[in-house]
Amino acid sequence: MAYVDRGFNSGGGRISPTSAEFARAGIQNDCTLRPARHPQHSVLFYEGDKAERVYELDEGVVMLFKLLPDGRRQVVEILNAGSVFGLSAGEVYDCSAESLTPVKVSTLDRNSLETSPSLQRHVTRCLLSQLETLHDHAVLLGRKSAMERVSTFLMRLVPNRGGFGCVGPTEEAGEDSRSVTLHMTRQEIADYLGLTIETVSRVISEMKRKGLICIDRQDQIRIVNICRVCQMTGMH
Amino acid sequence: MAYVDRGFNSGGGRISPTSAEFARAGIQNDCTLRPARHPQHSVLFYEGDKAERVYELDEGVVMLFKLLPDGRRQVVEILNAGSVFGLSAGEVYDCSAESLTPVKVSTLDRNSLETSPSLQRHVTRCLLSQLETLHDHAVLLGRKSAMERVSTFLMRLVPNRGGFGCVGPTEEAGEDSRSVTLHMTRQEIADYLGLTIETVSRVISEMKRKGLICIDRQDQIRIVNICRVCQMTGMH
DNA sequence: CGACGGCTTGAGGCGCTTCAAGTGCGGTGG
DNA sequence: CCACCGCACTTGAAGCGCCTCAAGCCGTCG
Repeated sequence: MAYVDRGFNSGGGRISPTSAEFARAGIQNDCTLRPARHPQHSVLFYEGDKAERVYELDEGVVMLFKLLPDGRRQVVEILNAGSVFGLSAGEVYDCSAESLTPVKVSTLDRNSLETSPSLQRHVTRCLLSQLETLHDHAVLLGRKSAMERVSTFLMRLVPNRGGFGCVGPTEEAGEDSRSVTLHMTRQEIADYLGLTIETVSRVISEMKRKGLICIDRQDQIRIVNICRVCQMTGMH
Repeated sequence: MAYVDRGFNSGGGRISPTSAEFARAGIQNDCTLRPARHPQHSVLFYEGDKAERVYELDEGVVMLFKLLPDGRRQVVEILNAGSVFGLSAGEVYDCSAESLTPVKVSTLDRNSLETSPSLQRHVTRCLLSQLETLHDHAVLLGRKSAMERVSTFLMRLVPNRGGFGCVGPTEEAGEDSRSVTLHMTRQEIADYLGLTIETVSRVISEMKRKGLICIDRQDQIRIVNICRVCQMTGMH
């Protein structure tokens, strides 16, 4: 489990007009704003680092994780574009952040956060959505079986399905299928779902055997029948 | 698992000068603020209810929980005085709230939240602290053994110990012990820690047998040697 | 081609759950 | 005052699901 060095200081260019919410909030102060790109598997910060900067993810996927001293890892959040992270209640980051894909992030000095009410609102909205996701994830980690965890994980990657606003199988006669990209290794999925890599692999194999999914590529899964997978999440 | 009816409409009195942060924030609008008391085991709202009001806990302890359709329950948060809850990213509450002790809560209309910047800051601070707690809890649920979970739970009830700012055993020669009140049944603890009631009971019995704790009353545990219990949390 | 890394598969073991009694304690009533 | 009841908790025995350890497989790259 060797993690890549933080690939920082890469291209501290000027803000692009279409990029961050940070920009939309009207904060364009030279020293506080630095949109930057980082390759896959860059560590943006480590748990315990001084929490001086706040991040907004403009493009790509980032995971937040925590380590126990004996090496056990728990991935606590998977963040998509639009998420704000790196905000801490204390002086230091409470978890580490690593990019799962190439990413584009904007950062902001922690102190300048409080200057903009519209930015405050945006941050609050992000935090609330993260809170709900973490509540759901607590249910997954505390109460679901391995099969339910993997099914829930896969359903999370299908937009507009599985939640309250589930649109159901599309009207079109025919299959209710969809291909999703994981952006994560089996080990990362295991550490997110509170399982071992072997269990994740076994469950995925079983779903394949049952005809619920097809493995197009290692990190590209075709869900053959979305409704059937959704039924296995424990939420129906 | 029968849950008590929501004992609402009890005493919608006027605000007391020493009570909520909501008040300190300068929001004293008659229709938006209603400090109220509720007995132990009152359900303040249910998952799925329209999220019209935001709560602040002035006194007592509240738990937030979610249920799966087959009855499995996960307690997702335990909240102490000062916490804000009932804020939702969507239209409805994402979990249910029940008092573990008699409580005093202030409520605020959801819409009036955005009017006060100082209140915004207070809410953000609360959300951040809840986020960190949920991160820690994800590690507990995903990666810790039963013994580690119970030890972590007990240490959470000891102020100033176990965290970064742990003061260590007090200088005073003698025992490093402390009595804590759980405010929860074994079933509630189990549903919080992602275990069964039997496992929680067995682990507590084993800790008692090892001389780590004494059971004063059912919900009152004396931690005989705090450092030794802390050592079992998996975080050292 | 061979080496490497990520993934899969198998066999066995352990930790927690399940199911089923048993215990202890506070409250009620004879 | 004590017998009885109910409820929460404890304890035991058996089973199962996931973990551990160990090979084996497969695609990629030098």
